[in-house]
Amino acid sequence: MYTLFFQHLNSKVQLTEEEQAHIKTYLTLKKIRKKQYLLQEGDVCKVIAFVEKGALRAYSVDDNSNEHIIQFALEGWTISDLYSFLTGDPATYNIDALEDSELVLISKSAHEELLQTMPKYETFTRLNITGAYLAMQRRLTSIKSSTAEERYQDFIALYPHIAQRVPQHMIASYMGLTPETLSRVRKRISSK
Amino acid sequence: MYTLFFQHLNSKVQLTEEEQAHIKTYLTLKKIRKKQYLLQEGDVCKVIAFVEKGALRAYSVDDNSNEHIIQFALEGWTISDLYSFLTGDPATYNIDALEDSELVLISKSAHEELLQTMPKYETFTRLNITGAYLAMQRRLTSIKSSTAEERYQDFIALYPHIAQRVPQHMIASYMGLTPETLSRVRKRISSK
DNA sequence: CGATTTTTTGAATCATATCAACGTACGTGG
DNA sequence: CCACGTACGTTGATATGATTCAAAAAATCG
Repeated sequence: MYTLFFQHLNSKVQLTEEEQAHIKTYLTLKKIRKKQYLLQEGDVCKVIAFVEKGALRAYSVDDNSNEHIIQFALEGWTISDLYSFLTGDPATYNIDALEDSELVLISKSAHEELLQTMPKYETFTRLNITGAYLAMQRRLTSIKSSTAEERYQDFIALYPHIAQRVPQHMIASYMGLTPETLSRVRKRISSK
Repeated sequence: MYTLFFQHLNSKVQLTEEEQAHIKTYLTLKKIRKKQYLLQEGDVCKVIAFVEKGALRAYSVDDNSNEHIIQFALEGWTISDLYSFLTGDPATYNIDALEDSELVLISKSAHEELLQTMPKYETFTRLNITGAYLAMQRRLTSIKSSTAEERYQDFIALYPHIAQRVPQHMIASYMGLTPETLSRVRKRISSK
């Protein structure tokens, strides 16, 4: 029902009722069950998905078939393989649902048309990607300058809701650790 | 003299002579000598700098006073502490010149005014930040799914010009390795 | 040229990965 | 609703790759 989506949109660029109704014509809703794929590696990513409800993850699989979680997306977050979406190249990421979820989808043609016809949508897009950039920069910095223990504590502090809803081995994958190591890190922390 | 800057700008959004002249009134030129700071941690980042000539780096210093290089910027690249620039909070990065350099500077007020009055400038900004986001995502993925050896080879392949102009220990810092480790990695590679 | 910075090499140490086993929780079909 | 099977988390022993500290060699700068 788009409510979270428009809440998010309005918090960044003030929209009239008409503008919202207009944008709505470009959007589609999708429900997706736990464990279902929204995107599989090799396919072209056709949509940007905004999470109204539920939880998803994006991950890549390396040559040794280890999964590496790139991103989690809970309510209010956006998820996509942006490179594939923008270029039309095959996706290098998989995206699947960690819980039954409801998504607001923006197709490529919708995205492009909104960008070209609605300045506020471009502003919204710019602010979104800027936020994503800054978040990723923080993540990169923390990977390089902190120990696993500090990083885990930072993660818990920054994303307590994720830690509660997502299995521990996925958090390990997100942080670039093995499940065994994260288990030991947690043990060390709790014994303090 | 802005030539590279406008080349870059024009390659993303087509501008008329008048539009270019208009934008030019918002820009300033700055020459900066090797080893000079453009920004020091703790100060507020007042500008976005586009590199016309030369080379700079952004880095943070952790609790053990180890430097971590966040980004290099050669000709045609943009460098800033974007978080500090956008929020006005004190910078967490230092930026200094690795060579004598020439920069095109965009102040915060110029940036904001251009964003609000010139849709093409907003488009340019959006495309820039999107590119930066995708580049950083690639970097993050490679950190997590490749060995030091592969990562170094990828770096050399992707940025041969940087490898030629920047001391090896800084590349180590950028890649999150100690200088000793990078030296050994190179030795292993060359003995193949 | 001398002084400083950068790179290389060696040896010891440390953090994390790997492999393997076990206990626990969970949800799914009977 | 119980029982079984699968997924998840923990623990231990060992291996591996990177760091650290120290020192020497090589390159660069003034």
